[in-house]
Amino acid sequence: MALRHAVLAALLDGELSGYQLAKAFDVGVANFWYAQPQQLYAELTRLEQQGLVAGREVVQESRPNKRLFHVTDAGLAELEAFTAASARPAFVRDDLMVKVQAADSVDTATLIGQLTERADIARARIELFEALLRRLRGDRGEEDFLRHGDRIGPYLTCLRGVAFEQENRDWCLRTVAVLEERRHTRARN
Amino acid sequence: MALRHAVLAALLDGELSGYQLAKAFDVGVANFWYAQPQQLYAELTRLEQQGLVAGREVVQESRPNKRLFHVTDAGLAELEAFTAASARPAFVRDDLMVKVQAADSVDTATLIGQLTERADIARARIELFEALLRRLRGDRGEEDFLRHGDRIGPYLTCLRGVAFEQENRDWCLRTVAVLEERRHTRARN
DNA sequence: TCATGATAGTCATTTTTCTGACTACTCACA
DNA sequence: TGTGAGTAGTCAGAAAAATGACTATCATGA
Repeated sequence: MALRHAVLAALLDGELSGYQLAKAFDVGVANFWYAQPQQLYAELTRLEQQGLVAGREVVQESRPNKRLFHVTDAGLAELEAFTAASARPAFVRDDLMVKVQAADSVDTATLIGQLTERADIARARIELFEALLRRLRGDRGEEDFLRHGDRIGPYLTCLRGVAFEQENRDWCLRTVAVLEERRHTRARN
Repeated sequence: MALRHAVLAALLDGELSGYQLAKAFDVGVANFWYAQPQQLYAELTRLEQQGLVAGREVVQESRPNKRLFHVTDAGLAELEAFTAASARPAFVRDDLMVKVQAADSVDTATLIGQLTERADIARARIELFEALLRRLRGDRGEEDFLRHGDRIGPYLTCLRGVAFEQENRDWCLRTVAVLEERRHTRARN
């Protein structure tokens, strides 16, 4: 049960509706989880039943009403317990990795296309995350913010998001370069 | 269906038994997938039924018999189709990220412990992967190997494994440093 | 006025992944 | 002589994640 805790952690930033939460998770909350809207609505329902989050109806004009959720004390306790428990190892699960593993037996042209596309996506996400970082730290410098800010959790995970995407981009480009060189070399023979 | 293709890609390296495959996946095949033995045996059975892999019984003395599997032509075609299809976005799914996201609301001592432990694991994995890289490229230099080697898929994914774990380790250490500094600062107030 | 897109959400089902509990044989070591 | 570790694999079932198909309302522009 992991999405569960990801939702709790995300809700620490303040009240969110299922829809807003879905937006955040769709981008991948600073790359730390990813989920479909339906999963989030379902999870929120479960969390509410168990008293780990509480929702309140907000009546809106000019758009559908919504329910804003916040983490309860029981929810905080749950997060605390989760943090104390041992974490399972991190892993990247990336279709592209599987494809590259098979690169020697498979058409490289499409692979190169996908790697290039992925590099572009990574670039876009880096910018997104960096904008988020700037917003989070406000007018303070990073060091100052990390020392004295009062909500650094999202900042730290976002830092990792940036690092991950940079690595992602660099690896894609490097791999493209290698595959391309080999294509030319083979074409000549 | 993703484990499926990860298994196919892993079997390209040569015939493997379910048990050997499990060994590889337990480490996380160069970090590109991770799975339990039972999952792999199940997946191999399915793949065999569908004719994507074929197994042959190897009678052994002094230890139980085993079945070695290899990818069939149909399996190669399947991998080809998979490569052509669009990949879903990569994501890191890491309990530790969730915990750090909640760092402001949660006991930091245990968190620091876990981050430190994770950094050690990352260090160990880096060494493992680097040894694997050396083994794969033999006595050639990296550039030379990537240009002219005939099985570079695993090498490329392994490169990513190293980069990922380095980033992992650095982020853990950085986060520990930040959290520790804040503990001291707060203790003084 | 009609279509599109954003907001806000639900229901049901399938697919995929993970876990626990087993069987069996051999070797080495105490 | 039996206990643990390594090799090799199976079965059943639970938990988690993903998908497809829906319902509404409002605003905006063509």
